[in-house]
Amino acid sequence: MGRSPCCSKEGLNRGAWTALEDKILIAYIKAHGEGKWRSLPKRAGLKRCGKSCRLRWLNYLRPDIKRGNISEDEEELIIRLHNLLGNRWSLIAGRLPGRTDNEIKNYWNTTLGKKAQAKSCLSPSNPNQRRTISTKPKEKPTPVRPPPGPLRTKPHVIRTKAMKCTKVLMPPPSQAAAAFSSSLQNNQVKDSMPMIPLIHPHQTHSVTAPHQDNLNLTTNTTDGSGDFCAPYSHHHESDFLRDLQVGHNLNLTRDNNTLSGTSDCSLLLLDEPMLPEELNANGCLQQNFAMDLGSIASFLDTDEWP
DNA sequence: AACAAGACCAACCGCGAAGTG
DNA sequence: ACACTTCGCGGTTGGTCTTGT
Repeated sequence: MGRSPCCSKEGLNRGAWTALEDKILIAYIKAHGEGKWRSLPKRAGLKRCGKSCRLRWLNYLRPDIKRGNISEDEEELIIRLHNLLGNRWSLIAGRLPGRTDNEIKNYWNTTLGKKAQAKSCLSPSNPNQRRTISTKPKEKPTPVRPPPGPLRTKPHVIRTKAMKCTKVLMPPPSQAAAAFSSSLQNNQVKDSMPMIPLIHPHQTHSVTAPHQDNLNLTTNTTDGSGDFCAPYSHHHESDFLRDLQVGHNLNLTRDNNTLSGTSDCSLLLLDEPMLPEELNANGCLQQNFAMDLGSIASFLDTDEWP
């Protein structure tokens, strides 16, 4: 596993990106798509290393980037997710559509880390205190710049594995259903694929074993529509959805590049945030997933998480 | 108005994992 | 199995902006 140098430093621009460079990069990616970062600058005519191009695109130029202040809901969610995941910024960012890992990391390092630390100092043993996030407007924290190095707070960390599915191995439907449900019941999935059931406050949920060929993941929600959200590359979700539809009590379709579904249970697997268009164009997702930060936050309050 | 200190955040760096031949 | 490439992640840096004196 040798590491090749990122790029030869000679003749490459560094530092802040110019508007022209941005324009070139956007135009190139629009025309050719993302990827092949190493050769991209050469092909696009940019005097930047591929890494720099990738970072610029992901953190700043992507069309689905949400800019502006982080809302209180988002802030609360970041804190909770950080408690669970630690400094897994990309995973945290994956639950905050439109936000980048870099942005969240910066926000944590400049604001939330101090808040969280102050809070834990106040009452480290009172679990209920976690629920009371300050609703005051952003106060100026005490002028103490955190020293470089690892964060001093030691949250309860689940070491999950960030993964991107590039290949999907699907056993026949009945096996898939059984295996998946079994994994759910045994919590085997959690280690590699953190699942976030999207539930509403005060709703309990459960997973039932499949019967015959039916993937029957149900939740005891009041309206009978329970939802799970687990990481799954949306590039391959069509494969996944196709397999689910075969012989299962699911009716999920991908229509006009948007997801729609009616079923006992909508199963949405992501390891990347869905594009806002995908979310907005879908009623089910709007209802159950779209920025339902409250639901995720509620779930994080339950005892379902380890 | 001038300066210093602190805050913010885009960008860089190095590492490890995954992918490929 | 191995060597190499590519990608993605988390930590860190440094330039710019803001605020206080």
